[in-house]
Amino acid sequence: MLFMAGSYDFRTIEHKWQSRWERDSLYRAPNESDKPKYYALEMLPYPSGDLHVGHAKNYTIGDAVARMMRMLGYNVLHPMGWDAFGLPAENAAISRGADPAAWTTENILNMRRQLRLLGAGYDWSREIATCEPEYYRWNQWLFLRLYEAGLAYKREAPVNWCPHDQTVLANEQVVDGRCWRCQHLVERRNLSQWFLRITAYADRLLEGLDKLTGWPERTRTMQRNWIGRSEGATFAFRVEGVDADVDVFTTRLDTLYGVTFLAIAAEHPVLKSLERIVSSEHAAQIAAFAESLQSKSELERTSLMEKRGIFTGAYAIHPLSRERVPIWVTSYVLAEYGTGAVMGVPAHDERDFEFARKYALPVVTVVVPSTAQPDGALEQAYVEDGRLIASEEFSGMSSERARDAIAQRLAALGRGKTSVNYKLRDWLISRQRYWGTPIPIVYCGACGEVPVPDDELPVLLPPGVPLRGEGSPLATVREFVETTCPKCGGPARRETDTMDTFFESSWYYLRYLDPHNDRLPWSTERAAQWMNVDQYIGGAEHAVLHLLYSRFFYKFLHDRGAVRGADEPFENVFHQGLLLRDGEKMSKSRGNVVGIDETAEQTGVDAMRLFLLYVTPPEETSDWSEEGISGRVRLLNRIWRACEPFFDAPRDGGARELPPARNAAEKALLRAVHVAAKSAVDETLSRRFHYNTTIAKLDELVNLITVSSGAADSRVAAYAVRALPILVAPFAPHIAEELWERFGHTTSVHLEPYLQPDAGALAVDEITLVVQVNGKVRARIVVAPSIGEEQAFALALEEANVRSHLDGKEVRKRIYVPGKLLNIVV
RNA sequence: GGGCAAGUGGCGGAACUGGCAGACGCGCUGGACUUAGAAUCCAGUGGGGCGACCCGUCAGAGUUCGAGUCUCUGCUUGCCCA
Repeated sequence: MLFMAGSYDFRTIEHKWQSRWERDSLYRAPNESDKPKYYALEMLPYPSGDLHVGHAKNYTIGDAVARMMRMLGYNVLHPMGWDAFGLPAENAAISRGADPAAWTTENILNMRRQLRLLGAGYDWSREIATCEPEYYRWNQWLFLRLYEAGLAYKREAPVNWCPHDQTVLANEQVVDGRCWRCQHLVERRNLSQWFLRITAYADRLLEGLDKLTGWPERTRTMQRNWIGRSEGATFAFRVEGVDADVDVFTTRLDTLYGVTFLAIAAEHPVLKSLERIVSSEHAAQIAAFAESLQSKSELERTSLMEKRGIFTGAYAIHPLSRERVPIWVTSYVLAEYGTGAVMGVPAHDERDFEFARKYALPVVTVVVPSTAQPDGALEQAYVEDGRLIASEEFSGMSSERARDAIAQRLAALGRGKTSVNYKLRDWLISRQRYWGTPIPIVYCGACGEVPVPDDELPVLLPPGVPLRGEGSPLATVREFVETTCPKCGGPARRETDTMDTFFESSWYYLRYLDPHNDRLPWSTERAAQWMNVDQYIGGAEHAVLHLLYSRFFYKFLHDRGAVRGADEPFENVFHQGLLLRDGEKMSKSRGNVVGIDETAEQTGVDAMRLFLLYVTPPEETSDWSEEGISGRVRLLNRIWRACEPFFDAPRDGGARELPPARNAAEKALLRAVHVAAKSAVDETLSRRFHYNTTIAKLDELVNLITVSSGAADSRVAAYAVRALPILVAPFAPHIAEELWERFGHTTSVHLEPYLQPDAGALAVDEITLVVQVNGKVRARIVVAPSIGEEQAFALALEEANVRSHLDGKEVRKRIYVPGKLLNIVV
């Protein structure tokens, strides 16, 4: 094969080293080591079939960090696996008749090949795939531990139900209120579902966030908002004419006397009791109203659609004023939030105000600004705190005091108490799908709900199940459903729901530590050795879901003693930015996907890796660019050519020793080597990972080497060239390894210590001081770094241009910033 | 509607702590080499002015000897929530 003049054979080299690293298991992380441990982790991918350069950005960042830390003397664990259960496999089965297991295995094979093609240094001996019985067995095992602890439970809950396909749909599968597959209107239906009681950990999940200083602030904020803790009070309205209470939660107890209606959800249980007292006309209207809301998603009800409601014909009794308050069923109060009922205070709540206007309900102002006098009718709700009026003996109090006083009064009456409410709801893990972990529960006519004993795990997913996209697939498999009760031996049926795939991914990082353990999901010893994850890298789209679920699992495991130390799994989290092409996300439907295979073939993966790290800081969105990558190809070729003269030369035993600089040019070259090394080390240890600046320093270094290439006898030039493989090793691992070998080394460059930045080499003999007059640069003087203030001003005043700008004016002030500038104010 | 982040040459970006704005790369221009192209190397490249100089980091104000960086107001874009 012919190569263009001045370029190196990246195809052969990259292939050669990928094979050799694998043969030598170069990146295997020993459990026992004298070095400090470092756990580097990227979010495990779903095996969708093909990697593109967008995926590569994530893995390149993680790989650069892992390689840097290895060269900085850490025992680095850098594992990889597959989030292999999930919907796409099932869709392939439905649309093309593919077997989900075979389809997934095939994709894993291809993507594992492509990850190797990236040159990423993973410890493949620890690889996991969540769809394998060896893995999901422990999923079931963990479910049973949660079940024992009362944290997994089954209850009725409204879900998205497609009446045509006879199945539950995930929220993401509901498009504009319709089933994404058959376009039938989706209904909300109450079904019995499995939940995990994450709300039991709400406060700890919230408090833990304060300690996570290695997480992006906006991710922590998002989790705080998601948990949505609010302090207030829960109290009861008695329903007139029935022996029933309606509980209400509010953070604004100070507005209690402003209540003009009681708003309840269309699914509120009290409606059943009301049927007995309201007219049949009202009852029919309520039923029709509830039905009209059935297909509406939460988003539509609370935000998109106009607020609607209907008077039930029933009244509640205000707990303090004893006034009659009409009960309305509304679209904007949701059964699943809080108590499913809110007190309607139009004067002091925007939503209630809007609703009251529409239905001509009275607006009673009970809080006024403490600084201003009340004036006429409100144009909009006054939602701030203030001073109470028209509130019996609470009038005149501040909002803050009134909240306490009213809470005490309600408590004394036995009608309420202070309470805390969360936006966070329990995690629905039931899926009526095939390609997931079977929930290990059996239903027995005599014993009821019975957990499958540990020694009967795993409950295997039966093969060859016909998938038509309708109903619950496992429910159609008689051999699966029909079983015997573990307790009494009588006939029983198995649970046919499978688990949400977020269940598997909530603890996978622990299985890497002990992937072949067949007695436990991991041993406490291994967890103690490796946890927690020092650096976790993945997309911001998981800021709440995956990262919150994992924290929940980890706290539970910590409580059980299964993990020790910190009760947070991820010490540091980094979100990489998107990679776009022509400003758009890469996708098959847009036809703008840049594949790994074609990139490896056309430019090489070292160039691709350098480009991905160089084009923007890693957390920013970046754009794929053919021109951009050709710039990195040029850099690699220039590195190669700089090194070529040293191939097969006698090995310089002292290559690591800092040679003395004979002149300014050599001093500059030496400095450039160490500036690049310092940048790489600093960007890693600061966890800023702005390797774009590090690679720019490498550009500068190579520029200097190119300029000085004539000086063949220079020890400094030889030193600089021999440093190149080490400097670029974390970013362009293949060319680094090849150059290292050609320099006569027989061990891997990736096991070498990184170049230690040397203070002497970084120091400068002279600096340029900027001389300003009135803040404008008028001269630059080259001086020794140690120059004193008086001496600096003396030299500055000798500059003709400085003098001309002073020109007889009076010097009012002199500012001296050592090493930077001096400023003369006249 | 609310919250957060960000706006720097033709383009991606650098300037991390208030101290030379535009490092480095892409693109472009000129030159060397070459039959020619590609590749490579060298030089130039924010705007204006012959020039000393002047202007310049979304817009406007402020703090400061000094602001891309800090404060306030507004605009635009992105993300998250509603």
